[in-house]
Amino acid sequence: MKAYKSFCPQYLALDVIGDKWSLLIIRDMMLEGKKYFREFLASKESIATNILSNRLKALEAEEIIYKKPDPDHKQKIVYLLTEKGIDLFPIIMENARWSLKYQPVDQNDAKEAQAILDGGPMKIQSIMEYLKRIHLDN
Amino acid sequence: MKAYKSFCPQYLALDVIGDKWSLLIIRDMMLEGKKYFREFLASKESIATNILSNRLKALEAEEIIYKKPDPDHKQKIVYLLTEKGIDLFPIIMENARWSLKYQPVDQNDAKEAQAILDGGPMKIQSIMEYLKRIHLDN
DNA sequence: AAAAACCGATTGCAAAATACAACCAGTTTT
DNA sequence: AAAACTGGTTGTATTTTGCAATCGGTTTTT
Repeated sequence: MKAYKSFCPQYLALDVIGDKWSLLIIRDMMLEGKKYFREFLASKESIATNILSNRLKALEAEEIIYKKPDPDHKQKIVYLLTEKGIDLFPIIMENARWSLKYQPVDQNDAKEAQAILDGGPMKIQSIMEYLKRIHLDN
Repeated sequence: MKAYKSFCPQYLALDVIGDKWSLLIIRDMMLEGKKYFREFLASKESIATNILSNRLKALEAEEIIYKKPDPDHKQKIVYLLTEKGIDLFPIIMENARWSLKYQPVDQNDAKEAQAILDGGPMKIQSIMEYLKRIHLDN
């Protein structure tokens, strides 16, 4: 059992995603289709192997992601999102909306994000349903 | 000038709010009307004075908040939100929505958050306009 | 079959962020 | 005049993050 400092919604969310790396890994899973350790390692922000390893373990412990062996490659491990993880997508998009308004976002990234936001809530929902089809094993 | 690792929307948002404390301070400003150092200090999660001091400085440097002397008390300092800060409210509400679904949120906090979420985007917008009237000096 | 490259990591060490407790000078209240 | 309150700072300990090298096992290339 975990010793929470409070049971406020904000605190309980930050307890899981309140760090510099977790949402970037989830971003790569959602928006770039990454699923292997080495793919995450090659992110724009160049995460270190030990930190990536730690974050993946923490996200797995929180049931944001889960892993399974790659059927085609005995050594590879496939990292996939749970429903709890996929439901972080609206947070990611609100982060993006805020950054587009106030931060020096790269123009290509901005166009991609703006395209989703222009689609409104329905666009976000359809992306989440797409992610569920790919990540959840039914 | 700041040395960013990337110019991705997620990274640029996490650069500002990707820590355990910043959003909790902003939550207290938005939802509990706190504006003094000692009020933030008395948060549910009991932040330390030096960390609070650091976070307030960082948030001020990012122009999320600003401060001004209290007109009625020479020693007091009033901390207020900028528009950039008030625009973080949708992120806070998406965090809350996610926590309500997946985390062991306190029942009273849950009711308060749920009431806002049930009001839909218009409710969120009206709270933001209320915050603008209180925090922005026009 | 041997060598090289690739797989998800772990280990050791340095640096930075966070946490705790004590304290401080100036201001206001008692 | 004393006590309590204001927004902090300082020192120290612990935890988290960052960097570089390395590892045993697997797959691919030669």
